Amino acid sequence: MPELPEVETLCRQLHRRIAGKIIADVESMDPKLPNIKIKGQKIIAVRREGKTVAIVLDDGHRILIHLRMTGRLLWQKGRDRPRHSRWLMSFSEGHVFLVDPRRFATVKVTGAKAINPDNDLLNNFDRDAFLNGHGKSKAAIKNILLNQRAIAGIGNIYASEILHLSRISPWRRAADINKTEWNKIFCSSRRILLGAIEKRGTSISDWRDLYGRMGKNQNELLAYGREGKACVNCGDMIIKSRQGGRSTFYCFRCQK
DNA sequence: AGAACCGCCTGCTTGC
DNA sequence: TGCAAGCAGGCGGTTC
Repeated sequence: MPELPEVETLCRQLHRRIAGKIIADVESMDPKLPNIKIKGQKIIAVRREGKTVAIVLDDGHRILIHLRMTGRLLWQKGRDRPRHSRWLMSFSEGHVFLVDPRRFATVKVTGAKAINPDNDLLNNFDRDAFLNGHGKSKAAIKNILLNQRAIAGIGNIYASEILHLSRISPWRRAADINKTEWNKIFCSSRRILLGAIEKRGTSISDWRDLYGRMGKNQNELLAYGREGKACVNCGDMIIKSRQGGRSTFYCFRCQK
């Protein structure tokens, strides 16, 4: 699933590809997605906002694309529609297809006012505000990491990886985590996310970059998807269990 | 406040 | 082989 590193990868590729270009056409192939009447607008920039792709136009509007579970953006020179194409933005040089088998992805246009969230770990993260808001919460740390209003960009795969690297149990209450451990979580988060960006994301099933290539971070995972395999820290077995309706992977022995 | 569940969706895997 | 059930889960919503 596209989380922060995957969306960051896409935004960087998309920015290089379409910034400064003029939109020739926009088309929706799915009644769930809006038919946007935007033509002749110039793309100023493509930026990531949490897990959202924000395409900034020269009139100040932004097109916000959220890929949810199985959404992908694909650049093609030709207009032949890939299977499961749901939405399309065309340029004289080629086309950006939104491909999404499960149709969870969303597209919307918002006004000029850009949101500048202070909860994105890689952009202006306000650690004090985060700890004031969530540091005393009784919720499990994994659920806090997955809460996009608390901290933007982390999804199920990287939450497991971050807690494994931090050696903190996903079941620990936020309120029971001390300052040293919070530091460990913040450091691990940056390390995991930046490392995954370098590898152009984690291609476990659906994820592909703008050019249809797999990422390489699936080879780096130490917790997610490794149930029954040995923990690289202590040799004990990685456990898979259910937390908040999703699977959680962790080491019972070394994640405290 | 927080946990648990649902609906949105479709493709893939599993079990009989 | 075939078909149905189960599973995957981000996010917004409701309920307990």
